[in-house]
Amino acid sequence: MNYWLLKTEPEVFSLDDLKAAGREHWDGVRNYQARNFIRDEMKVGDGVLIYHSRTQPIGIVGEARVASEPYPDPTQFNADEKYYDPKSPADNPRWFVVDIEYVDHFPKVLPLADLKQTPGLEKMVLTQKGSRLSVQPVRPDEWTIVQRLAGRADKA
DNA sequence: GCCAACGTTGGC
DNA sequence: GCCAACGTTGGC
Repeated sequence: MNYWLLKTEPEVFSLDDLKAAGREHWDGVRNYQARNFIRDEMKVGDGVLIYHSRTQPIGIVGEARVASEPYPDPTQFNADEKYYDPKSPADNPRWFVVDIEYVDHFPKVLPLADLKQTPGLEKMVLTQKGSRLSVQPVRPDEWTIVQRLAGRADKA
């Protein structure tokens, strides 16, 4: 079992939106490194941290889990979609999604500024300067620290 | 809203 | 295949 962190702008799609939907495909990833994690490594049941960017405060807001095998991102084939990619062949799709299932909100947001100060998270992709990766692997020890910070000893 | 960091595109 | 120009991300 692997752990991941997914970034989203809550103005576009928030953890509240995921809660309301229960389950949703995580579309619009248009970065090859992120694509490779989704397509090649994500498995049903993997743990997911949801991170809100470009808001106040920015930080990890809760938890979800991977709920499907990877499959081609339907938005890449639709010319009406923001994420339409005319260069993606239907017989060899360029972009992939997985379904993400809501688990819960953390009791409080874990702000990025705090995570950067937390011992053990120095190597976390999220805390690296200039890291824009929207789909990030999280190490098990980092997952444990984050759960503990969130006040959830049961999951840590 | 600014702009540094980063990724992608395309002319050559 | 280099790299300048351009576009995007996302903290601040």
